[in-house]
Amino acid sequence: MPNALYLSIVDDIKKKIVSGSLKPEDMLRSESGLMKEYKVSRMTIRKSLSLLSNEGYIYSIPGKGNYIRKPDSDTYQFRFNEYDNLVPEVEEIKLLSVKIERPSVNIMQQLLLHEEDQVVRIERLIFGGGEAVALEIIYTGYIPNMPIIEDKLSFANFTKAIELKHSFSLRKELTIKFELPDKEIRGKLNLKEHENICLVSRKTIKTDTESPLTYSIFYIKKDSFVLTAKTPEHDEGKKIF
Amino acid sequence: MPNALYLSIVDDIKKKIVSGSLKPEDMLRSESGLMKEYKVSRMTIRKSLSLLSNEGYIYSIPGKGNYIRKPDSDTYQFRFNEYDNLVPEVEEIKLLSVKIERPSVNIMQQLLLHEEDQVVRIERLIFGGGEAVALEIIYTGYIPNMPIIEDKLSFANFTKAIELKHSFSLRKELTIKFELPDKEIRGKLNLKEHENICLVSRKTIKTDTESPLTYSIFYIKKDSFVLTAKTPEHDEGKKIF
DNA sequence: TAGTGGTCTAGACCACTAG
DNA sequence: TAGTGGTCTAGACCACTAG
Repeated sequence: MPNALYLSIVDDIKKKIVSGSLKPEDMLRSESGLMKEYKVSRMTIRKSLSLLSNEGYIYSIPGKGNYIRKPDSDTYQFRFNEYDNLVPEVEEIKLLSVKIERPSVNIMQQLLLHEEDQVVRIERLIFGGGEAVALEIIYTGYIPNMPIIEDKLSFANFTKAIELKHSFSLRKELTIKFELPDKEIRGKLNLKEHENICLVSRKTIKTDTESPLTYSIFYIKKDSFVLTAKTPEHDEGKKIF
Repeated sequence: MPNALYLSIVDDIKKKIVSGSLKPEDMLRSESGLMKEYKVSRMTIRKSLSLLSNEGYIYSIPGKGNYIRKPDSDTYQFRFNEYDNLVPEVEEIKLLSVKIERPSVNIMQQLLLHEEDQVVRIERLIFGGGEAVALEIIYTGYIPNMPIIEDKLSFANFTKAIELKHSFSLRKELTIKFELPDKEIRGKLNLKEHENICLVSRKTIKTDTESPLTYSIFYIKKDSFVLTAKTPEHDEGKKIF
């Protein structure tokens, strides 16, 4: 089907892997062997092998050969942000407060701050289906004499604005738990006495210095939270970003 | 630092992207331009660009040029299986029952079965920290006169055994929700009356035929469930599998 | 020592884009 | 029509592996 030589070679080798005639840890024929088999130049073979390697099918050991890789089938992917994951759909985000305050012990640890540091604390209520479904609290280090906060708040998505500046040197970490919220949270989301809540915390970290930029906590009503994840298709390996 | 020419070119272009002197949607110099700039052959430039493309930094439009890609910073990765995600650590898995039965409506839909079909239903209790922390129910289509069930059950991980045969043509989907369990589940996990539970359902699907192979439901005590996910490092793009 | 994969060159022809 | 990226060749030298 594909008209590029290297693609038809990739297809042929994939078929052998999927059908099981090549198994994990098996060695492929050598590159010169494959050159003879497919009657193409070395660079064409190497282009095919490079693609198979990128898609996770093979790996190579210099001086020895190319080997079939055992797929890691327990790694899942999903998307998460303020807007796309809640049920029902987000209709409105209401800014409750913006404060500059001393960080709590937890926030100090998360953002690697000292006692004398200050943080910006932004609280927003997220509405969907006519009621409040989530409370979002964003913390970020406060740098005195740099009053950019007001500008940033005009963005619909606050953290996105901060991220834009560092988009290529940023990592985000997410944890998802279920907890019993405290009284204050319960009041803001109209929860019943013993109603559990889904707690998603997110940290953005500058990868070059490993320093945390923002720390956000989402308190999401349990019925509004569904997460769907899937293992990436092999062909999608490179399309993650 | 790297002694390969193409790697030093990759590093140089990455620096320009991370520092911001090349922004998303900007066009790179043409390949012939880069050949002159770095004084290397076209294949070396193309090797560099291929790496940058695999790591998600650039994309190309044939006939036009190579462009900086805007990173998708909302895609997270995590690992999930029976053993690695529970808190405290899994100590024992106890087989409760193996039955062959008519599928419920839900299971029929999930496994794309008909009313006259039968399913194998395996129930296991997962222990950690001295108590039952999760209940796992696995469903898979029953093929009469193919009594491989007993063999499979000798594996510690039942679904892994089924997956092995299809490892290169398999996709898995996971959904995570919080729910109030029914009386039966509550009894098996010693839950209180109104105690919510984390419900993780997993489906394995053959990608070539898009047919479901297994459907599993994990009822996990809420305190035993923590999920940690992170955005992949750009350099890890190809190491997912 | 023979064979392996890794890097790199200098060339060629192609389809496509855009003025 | 000139320029772009995509494919492919035939060669070269290298470090490494394993008998």
